[in-house]
Amino acid sequence: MDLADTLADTPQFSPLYRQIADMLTRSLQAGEWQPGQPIPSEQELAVRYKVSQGTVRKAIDALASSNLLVRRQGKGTYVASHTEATTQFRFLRLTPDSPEPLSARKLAAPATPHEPLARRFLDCRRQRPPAEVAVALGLRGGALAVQVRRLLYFRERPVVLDDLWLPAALFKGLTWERLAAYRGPMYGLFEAEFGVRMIRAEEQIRAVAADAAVATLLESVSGAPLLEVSRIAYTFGDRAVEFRRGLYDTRHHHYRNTLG
Amino acid sequence: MDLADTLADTPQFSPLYRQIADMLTRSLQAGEWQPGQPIPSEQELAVRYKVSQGTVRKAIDALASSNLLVRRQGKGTYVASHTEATTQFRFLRLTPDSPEPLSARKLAAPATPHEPLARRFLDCRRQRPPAEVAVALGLRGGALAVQVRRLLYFRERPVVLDDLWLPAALFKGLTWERLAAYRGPMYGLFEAEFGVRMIRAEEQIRAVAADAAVATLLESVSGAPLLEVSRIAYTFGDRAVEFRRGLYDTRHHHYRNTLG
DNA sequence: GAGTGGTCTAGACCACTGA
DNA sequence: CAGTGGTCTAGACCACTCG
Repeated sequence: MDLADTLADTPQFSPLYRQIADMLTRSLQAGEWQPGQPIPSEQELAVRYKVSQGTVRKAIDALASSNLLVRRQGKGTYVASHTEATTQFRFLRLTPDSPEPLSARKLAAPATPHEPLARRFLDCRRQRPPAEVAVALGLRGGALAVQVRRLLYFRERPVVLDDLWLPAALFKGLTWERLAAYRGPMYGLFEAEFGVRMIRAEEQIRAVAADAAVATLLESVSGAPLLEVSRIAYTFGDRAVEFRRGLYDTRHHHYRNTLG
Repeated sequence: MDLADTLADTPQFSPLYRQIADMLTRSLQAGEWQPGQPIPSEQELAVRYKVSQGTVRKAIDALASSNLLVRRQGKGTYVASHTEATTQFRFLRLTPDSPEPLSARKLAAPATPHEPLARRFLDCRRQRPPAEVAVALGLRGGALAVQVRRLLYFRERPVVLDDLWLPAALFKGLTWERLAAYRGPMYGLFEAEFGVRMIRAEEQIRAVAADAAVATLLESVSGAPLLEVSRIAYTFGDRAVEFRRGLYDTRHHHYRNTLG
């Protein structure tokens, strides 16, 4: 084994379609095509990049399966957007319990698992983040963060208490008023007004006991078991841009997950 | 709109590669190729089904992405198996907390998230299942189920208490002794000795308080918050073959999930 | 009917594995 | 080296959408 081998244990072979996919990703990141808008047709892109349509196709397949693009047969390929109904609950896995037992609802309409949730914003302020948050977001020195706290309601009852932190540098002008005024999911606001697109997220889930303050906000009792969901959300280039800690009241809701 | 339209709101167009994928699935279900063994090469299958290699390829792609097959470049395509190290933790999402904060472990070795877990089986008995379980498993009349209870240990401490139910008709001869004697994951045993392959599962997660009996088993205290993970696991044809309720002690572990 | 994505083919060549 | 999966091409045709 020589030096070259040692340096190159990451294989540097990259197929054409991967390179095309990377170029498309850069165009998306640069905003060449906007969320909700169509990108050029496969044929056009094949000409632009001087490859066959099949290769462009495979590149688009890759981006579509990471939810960056959405294909619509007969119409075109569109830039994915958090403001669309279909993408609504991609990042919120809490679902109301069905009156029926665990299975048996196979034939029920799985289309809209929720009715729209009401929200109430408690705080929105800039401050120095705790060390854990600074590390998670890669904030150095005294870089500020925006802290947002909010409640989510289902049928007039509080179910989720979220406490989230964003790099202040990326969210200049984010205020309580703008949060409260926006209709639709928060990630839609981030995408539309700050150009920050959440691509994927990692969650860690545990059970904790409600303290007095939390119990009051969730209309529960001190010591009640809650789901604690810690999330780091990433944008292009695996850059962490949100740290979030959610407390879920699971007396009438559950977190759903599919193991493939 | 005529009658044909009314009956056929499910589009009945099925591309060739889908039909091939379905035939391959039936062969897998019938045991024509065994877990861990290679299936015929793409070229052979193309000849057998009288289609091009590209079409076989697309069919295999579909099955590989649902974890039924595993591709190995230069070697062949293999039937996925629960007895292999790579598939080990596909269905167990509980991970020990890392000493570092939530992120920052990006560069750490993500290969083996766990050391092997010790197990202790508490029960294995046949009996009439509770209504909820019977519904979930589609058991009719007085059909029996096998109930298994077990503890999972990490570093000598109990962390998971599982209570699971299986259709007795599919697991004839499953005994405490066989469970205790088997090395490796339980789904490996089910696959190897009963021909039951778990393909996918749905989980519902909530936070609950430990009762006295559970607290004793998990070496915790009554009222301590625990993660309750309810699972229904499915085999070929979306047939439910396992109902499981797990209680996880998350004082030093967490359930991890990726949102894509 | 024109334009889009979706399928299928046939053939060439590349990257990887193991004897 | 032969055999496998992985990539790429060029071209034909199909299914879907919309004006």
